[in-house]
Amino acid sequence: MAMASTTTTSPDVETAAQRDRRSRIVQAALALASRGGYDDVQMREVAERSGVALGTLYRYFPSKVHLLVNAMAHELERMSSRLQRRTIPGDTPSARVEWVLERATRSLQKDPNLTEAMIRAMMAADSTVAVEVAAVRSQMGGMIIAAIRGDREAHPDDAEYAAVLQDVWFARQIAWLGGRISSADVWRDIESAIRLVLRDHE
Amino acid sequence: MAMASTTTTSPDVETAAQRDRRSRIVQAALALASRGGYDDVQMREVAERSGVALGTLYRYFPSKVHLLVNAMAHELERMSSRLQRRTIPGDTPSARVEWVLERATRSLQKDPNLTEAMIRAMMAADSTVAVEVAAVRSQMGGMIIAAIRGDREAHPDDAEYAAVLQDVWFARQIAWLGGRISSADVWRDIESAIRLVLRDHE
DNA sequence: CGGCATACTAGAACAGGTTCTTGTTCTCGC
DNA sequence: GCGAGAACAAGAACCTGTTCTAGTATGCCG
Repeated sequence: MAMASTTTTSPDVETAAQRDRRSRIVQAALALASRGGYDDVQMREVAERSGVALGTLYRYFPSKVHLLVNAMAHELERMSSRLQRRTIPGDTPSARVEWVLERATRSLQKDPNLTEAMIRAMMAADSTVAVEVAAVRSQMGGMIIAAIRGDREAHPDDAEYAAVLQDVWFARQIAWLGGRISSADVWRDIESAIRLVLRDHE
Repeated sequence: MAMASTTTTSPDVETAAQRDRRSRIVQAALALASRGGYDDVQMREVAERSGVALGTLYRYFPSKVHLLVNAMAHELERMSSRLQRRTIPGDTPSARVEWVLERATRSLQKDPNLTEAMIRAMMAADSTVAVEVAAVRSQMGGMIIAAIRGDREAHPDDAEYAAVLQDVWFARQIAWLGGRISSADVWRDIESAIRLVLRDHE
C-alpha cells in the first residue's frame, strides 16, 4: 500500500492554494460558530464565505462535524502551544491542574457560542470522526498530564487521572450547554472533581 | 397562575386515550431505536407505527430528542424499580456501585442500537430538554447513591461522587459510540473510575 | 500538443426533522 | 342537543445537511 501513484502532486501534500482554501474554510466556520453557535454554522454559508463551492467544502471536510472538530483541534493547538511556553504555576498536582483547566475553561467560555459549537460537534462525532476526536482528546490530555506531573517525573497513573478529569470536564460543559447548570457551576464542579481525583496525589 | 380555565379536562391530566397514544409512541420509538439506532428512529415512521398523525406526535413530544430522552427515562425507571426490590450485594461502596453500574451497563449494551439512540439523544439535548434530562440523571444518580450508601446512613458527599461517576459513565458510552473504545473498554474504564473515586470511602 | 485524471464551480436533487394548513372529531360546559 | 375550542388526521411545505450532475479549469505525463 505504498504511495498510490503519480497523479497530480503526491497525496497528503497540498498546494499553497489548497492550504489557503482549507484555512479560509476553518476561519469561516469559526466566525459563524462564534456568531450563533452550532446551528448557525450552515454549510452553504461556510462555503459562500470561504469562496468555495459546496462540493469543494465537502471534499475538504466530509461533514459539518468533521469541520467543527477540526476547528476545535485547531483552537486547542493554539492554546496548548501557548501553555508550553511557560511553567505551570502551583505546588501540587491539584493546584496545577486547576490552573490549567480554569484557564482553558475561561478561555473557551469567553466565547460561549464557539464553545457550544465545538462541544456539540465533539458529542455528535461518530466513528468516522474518530481520528479527529482523538486528536482533540490527546491535545487536552497532554495539557492535563503535564499539569499533574509538573516538574516531577511521570507517574504511571497520570493518564488515567487525566482521562477521568477530561471526561468530567466534557460532561460539565455538556450539562452547561443543556442548561442544567450555570457557567459558574461548571467551574465549581470541575474544581471539586479535580480535588477528589487528585486528593492523594500531592 | 392558577389552573388556566375551564376548557376540556384540566391541564396535566390526560385522558385514557391520550395516555394510550403516548405509550404507543414511546413503544414505537423504542422498537425503531432497537432496530437501527438513532438514525432509524424517523419521526414519520414513529407516527405511522403508533397510529397518530405527525402533527400529533409533535404535540406529545416537541422533538425527536424529547421523545428519545423520555424513552430513556422510561427504561431507567423500569431498571430502577427492579433494583429497589432487592438488596444490592457487596460489602463496600465500590463493590456495590460496581454491581449496579455493571448491571446497568450490561443491560443497556444487550441492545446496542437502543443504547446508541438514547445516549445520542442525551448528548444532543439542549436547554429545551433540560427537564427530561434532569429526570434521567436523577434516576441514574439515585441508583448510584443508593449503591454507595448501602445499608449505612447517607454521607453528604455521596451525591458528588455519584455525579462524577455518572459523568464518567456517560463519557465512556460516548467514547464507545464514537468508536474510540471497545465495548469491553467501556466497562474496564468505568470500573477503574469507580475504584479511583471511591477508594477511601469503604 | 493531446489526452486524461483531478479539482473545482454552480446548482439541482434528496433526506429527514420540523412547521404549517385545512378539514374533521372529540370534549365539555351550558 | 349546541356551540366553542382543543385535539387530531392527512399531507404539503420548509429548512439544512448531504449527495449528485454537468460543465469548466488545471496540472501532468507521454
